[in-house]
Amino acid sequence: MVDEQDIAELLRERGHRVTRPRRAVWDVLRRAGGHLTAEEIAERVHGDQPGVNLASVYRSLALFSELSLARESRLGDAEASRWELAHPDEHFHLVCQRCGDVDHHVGTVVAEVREHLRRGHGFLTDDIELTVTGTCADCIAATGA
Amino acid sequence: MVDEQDIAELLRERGHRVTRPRRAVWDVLRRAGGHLTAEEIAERVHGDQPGVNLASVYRSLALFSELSLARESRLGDAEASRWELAHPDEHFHLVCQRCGDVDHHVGTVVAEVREHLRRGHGFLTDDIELTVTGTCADCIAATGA
DNA sequence: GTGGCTGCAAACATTTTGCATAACT
DNA sequence: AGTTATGCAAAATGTTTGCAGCCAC
Repeated sequence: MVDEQDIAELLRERGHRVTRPRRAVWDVLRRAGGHLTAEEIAERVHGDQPGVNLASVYRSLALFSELSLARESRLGDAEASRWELAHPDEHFHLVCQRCGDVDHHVGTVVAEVREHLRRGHGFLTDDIELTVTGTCADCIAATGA
Repeated sequence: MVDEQDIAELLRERGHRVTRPRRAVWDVLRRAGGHLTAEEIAERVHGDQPGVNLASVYRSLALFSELSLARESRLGDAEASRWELAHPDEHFHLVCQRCGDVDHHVGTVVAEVREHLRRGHGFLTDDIELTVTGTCADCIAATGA
């Protein structure tokens, strides 16, 4: 994970300005650890910085995404996109339909798919989006089945 | 794949009426083999049935989805959802960024993930959405890299 | 000082909904 | 005949954009 104070540097390095909205959005993403909609991010940003507009949140997220600092995903049947900081290791999302919990699952699966496609099919993978919907162990235990 | 004349039966069996929009949407999905947006479906439906409204296309798709006859997916970065008939075997989508082609990849990967999650984590998978973006073999050959 | 970035409001694209009418069963 | 589904138009939702002014450099 990219460290806190790096954001200013990361932006400047690539010729982008370090602004209030960008810093605030970055902060929220770091604190939350992921899976927020743009609207949720805006809400939290407003705790510190009430003046920041939703459009700027979207623009910050788009920039972070372009710089590979954040990642957008469409979890399950959800209406809005959700955002998280770019994770160095490949992972996928486990969405529990019962409790709504979204888990990060880190493992070899994603890497295996990538390898399989390259070797077996000559397909050069750029990005893998894997979202699994179902019922988590806790909820199965709770409802007894 | 579900057979053509079945749609009337499938609907009636479950207490739904067999209507012009539903038949037309079903027909388009069958003929296309998948990956159409609601708008594209509406366009093609209009070839045969100009009177069918876009809202009815959406309502038909929602019904088919509920009956597990069709599946919605958000491919890659795309704006609109795309639809295809429910496929009996588990597959995932390979989207080429270069030529835009969307390939169905049938294999054991999806089943393996399901098994892995059940055994290793007690997670009962309901649905797996796997979308891989990258460059296909043809495009690599064409551009020489 | 200058150009990139912001806030605001308005536009956009996709999908959903209320309601009177049409049409399946 | 009864009631489900439709067409139409309008609303809702999520996201993007044009533009005048502001602020990081």
